[in-house]
Amino acid sequence: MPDLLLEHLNPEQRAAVTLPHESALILAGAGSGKTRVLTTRIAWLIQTGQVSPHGILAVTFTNKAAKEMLVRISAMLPINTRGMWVGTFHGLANRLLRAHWRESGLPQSFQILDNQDQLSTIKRLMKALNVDTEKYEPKKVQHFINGHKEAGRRARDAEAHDEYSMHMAELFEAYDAQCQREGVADFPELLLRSYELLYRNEPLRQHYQERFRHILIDEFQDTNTLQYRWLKLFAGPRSALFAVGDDDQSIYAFRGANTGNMAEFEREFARGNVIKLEQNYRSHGHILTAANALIAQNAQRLGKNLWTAEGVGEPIRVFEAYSDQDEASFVIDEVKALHREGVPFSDMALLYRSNAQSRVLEHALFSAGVAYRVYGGLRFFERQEIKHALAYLRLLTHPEDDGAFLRVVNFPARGIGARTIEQLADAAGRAGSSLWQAACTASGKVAGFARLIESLKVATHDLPLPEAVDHMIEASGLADHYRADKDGADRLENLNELVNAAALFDEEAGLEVPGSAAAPEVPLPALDRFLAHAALEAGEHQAEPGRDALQLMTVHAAKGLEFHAVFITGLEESLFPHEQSAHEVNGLEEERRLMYVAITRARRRLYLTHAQSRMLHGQVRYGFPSRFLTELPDSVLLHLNRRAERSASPSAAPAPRTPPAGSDTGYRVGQSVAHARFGTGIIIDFEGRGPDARVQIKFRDAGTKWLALAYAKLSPA
DNA sequence: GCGTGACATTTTTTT
DNA sequence: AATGTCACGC
Repeated sequence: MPDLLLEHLNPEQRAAVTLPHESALILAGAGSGKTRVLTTRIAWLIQTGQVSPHGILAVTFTNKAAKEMLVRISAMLPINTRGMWVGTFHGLANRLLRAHWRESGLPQSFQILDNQDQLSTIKRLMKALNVDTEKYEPKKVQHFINGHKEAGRRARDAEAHDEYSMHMAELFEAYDAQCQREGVADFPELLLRSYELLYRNEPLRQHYQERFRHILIDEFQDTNTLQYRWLKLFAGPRSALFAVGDDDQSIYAFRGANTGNMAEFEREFARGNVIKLEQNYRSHGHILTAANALIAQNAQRLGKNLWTAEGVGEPIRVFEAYSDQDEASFVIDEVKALHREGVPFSDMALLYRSNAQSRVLEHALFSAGVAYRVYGGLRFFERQEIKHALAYLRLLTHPEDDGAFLRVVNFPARGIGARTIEQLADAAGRAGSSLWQAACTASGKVAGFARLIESLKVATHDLPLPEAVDHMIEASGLADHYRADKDGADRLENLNELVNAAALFDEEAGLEVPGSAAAPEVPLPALDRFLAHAALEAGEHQAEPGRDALQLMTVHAAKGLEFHAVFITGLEESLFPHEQSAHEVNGLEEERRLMYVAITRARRRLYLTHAQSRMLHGQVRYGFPSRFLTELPDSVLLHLNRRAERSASPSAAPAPRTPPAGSDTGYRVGQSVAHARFGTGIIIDFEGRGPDARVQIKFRDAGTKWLALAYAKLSPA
C-alpha cells in the first residue's frame, strides 16, 4: 500500500517522494524531513515496483547516516536491503575497488591510510629523498596532494609554474609511486582510483550505469569536485539522480566541498526540477527566526526561508560569563535544572566550535557528577596502541607495507634502533625490495622480529578473527609492554576492546549487514576486511551508549542531530567565528553557516553563551562577544542576568564565581570599557596601583594599548 | 640503542 | 595544555 508510506507527508515532501523517473534537486532546509524524504523515496520506488533494491545506489557522507538510512528503509519495507548499495562515498569506493582490484591496479588486500598514516608516509618519503622539511612542510605536502586529488587531478595534472609547486608536484608523484609499491591508498585515492576505474573501463562503467537506475545523494552540498564527477560517472542515460541538500548547511568547504555543485547539478540534471522543503518540524518559532535572520546575512545563497506551524516558544537565552570556567558552571546549573524538569540528559547537547574547548567543560561536568558523553576527539581506531595492533595484523597479510613495518619493528622495544633501520632501508633500497624482504635475509635482532611475525602468521592462520587478534596482542609483546607501564591500564583496556570490536565485526559480517566496508561478493579474508573497516569507520565505540548522558560535540559533529535543549558555547570573536576563517575566502560565510547549523539543532530551548576570558593555548585570552550574537534579532533574545541576581538566587549554591582581580580600582580584567577616542575595548591587564595604575586595553578597532587609569577617561561600556 | 627531559611547536572543522 | 622533536647521558 503505497498510500501508507505517503500518509504523513506534507504536499512538498510527497511531491519529492513520488517524482517520476527524472533527476531532481531537493532543497531541504534544516529539520524539514530531509532524511525522511530520501528514505521514503527509496521505499516508494521499490514498493511501486519501479526499481528493485538491486538498482538503488544511495550515498551519504557519514557511516551514521548510512546506517540510519538502512534502518529506516527496513522499518518501512519488509525486504532484504542487501542488494542495495547504501554507504558513504569512501565506503562505496572501497567496495568497488575491492571488487575490481585487478582492473584498478591495486593488490586485493590494499590497505587504507587514514590522515595520520598518510602524513607519516609523506614524512618517511621526504626523509628518504632528503627533502628539506622546513621548506616543504609535510602537512603542506599532504594538503597539496589531497587538494589535487579531490579536484580529480594526478601529479602530472598539477599546475606548476614556480620552483616550489614543481617540487611539490614531484613529491606528489613520488608519494603516489610509493603508495603503489606498498599497496596502500589514502582517502582521496579511494575516490580518485574508483573514478578512474570507471572512466577508463567502458564495459564496467556501462554495467554499473545500467544497474543503478536510481542514484540518491544525501547532503549534496558537501560534495567536492571529485565526488560530483564520481556520481556523474555512475549515472547512465537511464539513471535518475535524486540529490538532497541544503546550501545553508554546507560546512565542509575546508575539505574541498563545493557548494557550486548544487547550481551545477541543477543545470546539468535537475533542469528546473527543484523542490524546496521549507516547513520545519523541529524547532519553535523564535529559534527559527534567529536562524533565518542569521543566515540571511550571507550573500551566497540559493535562497530559502524556514517556517513552522508551531508557536514562537521560548526566547533564546544569552549568557555572558566571566571566564570559561564560569561558563561551564552556568551550563551545568541549567542542565541540572532542565533535568529536574524531566528533560533527559541525552536530549541536551553542549556544542563548541573546536574540540579543545571540551576540556574545561568535561572537567566541570565530571566534578559536578553529571554523566556526559563526548563525541569526536581522538577516535578509537586512531589511538596509538590500536594503531600498533593494527600494524601487526597488517604485517600478517601484507608484510610489504613499510609503514606498518616501521611502526612496530621496534615496538615494544626490541633493540632495533635508528641505525639498524637505516641499514635495513639501504639494503631494501639497493635491492628494490620492501623492508620486510630485507629483514628476512638479515641476522640478529631483525631476524628475531621476522621470526616473530612468521610465527604469528602460523599461529593465527586458522583462528577466528577475534582470537587471532587476541593472540597477536599477547604474542607480539604489546600486552606485556602496557602491563609493565604504570599508565598503561587504559591502553590495555582499549586493546581488549579491539578484540571485542573484532568479534562484533565478525558477527555482523556473518549477518551480512549491507553498507559495511566490504562487498559480500568479495571473498577477502576476514582480517583484511576488518582492517579496511577500521580505517573507514574510525569508531564511535566509546562510552556506554545506553546511559542517559549529556551530549558533548563540535558543531560539525552535531549536523543531522537534534535535541530538546542546545547550548552553543564559546561565542566569541576569533573562536566562533574562528580566527582562521578570516584568512580564507568566504571563510566568514562558512562560519555563519556553521552557526546556522548549531542553532537549528535545538527543538525547544537554545542557550548562547560567551565568556570574557578563556584559557587558550596555555594562556588567558580576552575576546569580544561573537558578531553572530549581534546578528540575531533582539526580539527573540533573553539576556540572562549576570552575577548579582544569579548569586542571590538560592539555587546558585557554593559554586565559587570569584570576579577577576583588580576590582578594587573600580575596574577589573575582562571588563568592557569605552574610551573617548579609541572606542570600546576590553581590559586585559593591570599594572601598578593608586594614581600610577595603568591598564592594558584591547580595543575593538584601535588595537591594544596601555593607558594610565588616571588620565584615560574610561567609562564602563 | 634507549630513556629522559628540555625545548619547541602547535591550536578548526573530518570522511 | 599537550604533544612532538631533539640532544644528551647512560
